Amino acid sequence: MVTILDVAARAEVSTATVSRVLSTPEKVSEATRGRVLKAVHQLGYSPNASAKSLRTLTTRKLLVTVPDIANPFFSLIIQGIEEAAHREGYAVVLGDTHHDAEREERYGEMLLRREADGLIFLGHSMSKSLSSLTKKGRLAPIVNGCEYSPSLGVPSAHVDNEGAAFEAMSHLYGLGHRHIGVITGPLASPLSRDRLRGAQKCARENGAGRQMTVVNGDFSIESGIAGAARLFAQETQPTAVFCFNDEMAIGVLDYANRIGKSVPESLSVIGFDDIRFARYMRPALTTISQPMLDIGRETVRLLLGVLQGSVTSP
Amino acid sequence: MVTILDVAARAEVSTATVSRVLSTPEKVSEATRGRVLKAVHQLGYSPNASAKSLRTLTTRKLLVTVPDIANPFFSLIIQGIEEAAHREGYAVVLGDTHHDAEREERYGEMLLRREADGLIFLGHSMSKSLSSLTKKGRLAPIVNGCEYSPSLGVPSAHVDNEGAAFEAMSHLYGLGHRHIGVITGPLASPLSRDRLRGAQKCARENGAGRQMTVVNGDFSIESGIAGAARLFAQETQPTAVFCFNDEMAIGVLDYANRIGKSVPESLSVIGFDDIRFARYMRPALTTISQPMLDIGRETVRLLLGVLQGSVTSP
DNA sequence: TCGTCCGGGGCAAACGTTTATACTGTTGAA
DNA sequence: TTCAACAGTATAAACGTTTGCCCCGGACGA
Repeated sequence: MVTILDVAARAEVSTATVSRVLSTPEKVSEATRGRVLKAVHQLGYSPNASAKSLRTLTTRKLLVTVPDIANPFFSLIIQGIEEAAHREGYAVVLGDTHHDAEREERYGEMLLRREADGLIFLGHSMSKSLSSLTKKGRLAPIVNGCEYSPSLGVPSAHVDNEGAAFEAMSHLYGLGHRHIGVITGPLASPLSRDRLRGAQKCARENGAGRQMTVVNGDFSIESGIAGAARLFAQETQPTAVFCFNDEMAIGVLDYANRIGKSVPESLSVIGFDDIRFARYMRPALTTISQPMLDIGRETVRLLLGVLQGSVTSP
Repeated sequence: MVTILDVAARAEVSTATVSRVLSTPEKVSEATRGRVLKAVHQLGYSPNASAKSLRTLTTRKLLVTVPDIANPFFSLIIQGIEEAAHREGYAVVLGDTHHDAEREERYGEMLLRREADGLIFLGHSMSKSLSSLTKKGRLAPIVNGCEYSPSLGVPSAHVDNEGAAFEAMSHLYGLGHRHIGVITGPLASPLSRDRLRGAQKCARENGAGRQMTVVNGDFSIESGIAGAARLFAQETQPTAVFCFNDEMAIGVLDYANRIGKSVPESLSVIGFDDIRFARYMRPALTTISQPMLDIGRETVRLLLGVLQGSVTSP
């Protein structure tokens, strides 16, 4: 391996000068700079990242954990994160937690070992081992995306879930519906609870609190199908269904199709997220759009803000 | 920051012993081991990754570059990669190249700087700066996924694209079709060329080489729509369309629906990949299934094989 | 009694950078 | 002529690990 020493020897300068040429070129005279650069190219030198990290205590890497990489909602957020991080000269280390506490732990430890400068976690649960970091007075280099749990004490980028759910329901009441079914996500997440609160509030304001039926889902297509089955098994069937994400809505469309219910004639369905495939369903899915790329970019902005001290409160 | 020195001091041993307790515990007596472990927990010590990397010349990270993270095909492969890597104790650094040479370059340099132990690239183009590595006698720690360019000299995990395309076309001819439209991916990629070769071969063997029409796509839904528009603008319209991926097939379904062509009655459509949403389209999409997770896992297996010397030829 | 072997553990040298500090020679002002 | 200021560069000390080598003391066989 060719090191800074080899370059220094060939250019007949000290390693300090080589280092300066590479990081603060303006502090080196033109002539020397030329010689060093020439040596760098001739030898094909590239600085060793670990040595640099060790010296500077910085890695230029951001750790991102997500419950499910293959979910099109998350993958767009990741894309936004990657884009923003790359623009700022950071690389992204990606971890899939599968909602598994042990995996969260393993990835959390990476931060402790300083394998990354900060952590962005998507979803609502965070590695326990990091609580030691967040307890300190200053903000830890950790931010949350999509959800918001005030108790964690970390900044977060997310939409107004309660307001959005309120709007979705308003839309349905506006169409004249009275009996509305709601398929939620796991209620362990604040996100689902916020949306449920918004939906309930809207139902009450429309005087239809009793006619709203809530069933639980887990954001998968299959749970959308199962939810639809339960909703339509009731004595008074809902004429509209609000799903907390698009995949469950796709499941509802699928089930409706199978039992011969036509959408939108005899059933309205509204989803959440606006994933790319939503508009190519037949019928095209009505949905609440979330700016996934922007959420991703914003988490990066927040995290870098924490790192350089310009963001100081959750 | 608490270092190995602090632990050594507290446990009243040398740093060498602490290091051994953490990496080769069996070489340390039970009593000493206990004392060290106790000190580790009391101080909340976790070893600094950069220092370790510097010393061992190893990072336990795998760099993965992909043309489009948000593409459900790639995101499943990434999930397979992450799963396999995590199981082997490696973390994944993810880069989105957007098919952009400069980004490929930037990520390629990470390997040169030793920010990762190896590279998995999905797609067909590889950073130029890495050619210096692949030219050497031994195999570079680089593997390819999904495609295969013999000229690159790197191992690759991919399906038999030519054979699969042949099968897809066979299926259509079996249904009685004679005029078949084909929407390809960018012909710059060997993958597209392989599939095209398979399709052409099948057409010839069925004596329908002249009735097969080929138009170019870029794997996006929009290019599927555009391709369909061109195919159906011809004097003799195809009665079946074979798309080189599912998203373009979804575009064809969309276009057919808009011009009032019913599928599958008056048009057959077949896609490629079997992404999760394919089966929820109406009508459900017929498609060639690819084992995305397995392709991802296999790239990891190959790469680790190269790293430990058990894989020695592309 | 002596020599040999071995388990357990310490010493210290790397690994490849960055950067505070010190040094040198030149320039310009007094 | 003297000296301060400054630009440009070198010296060397970190950064936190791992690991080859050596040393010590006890066990064991001859």
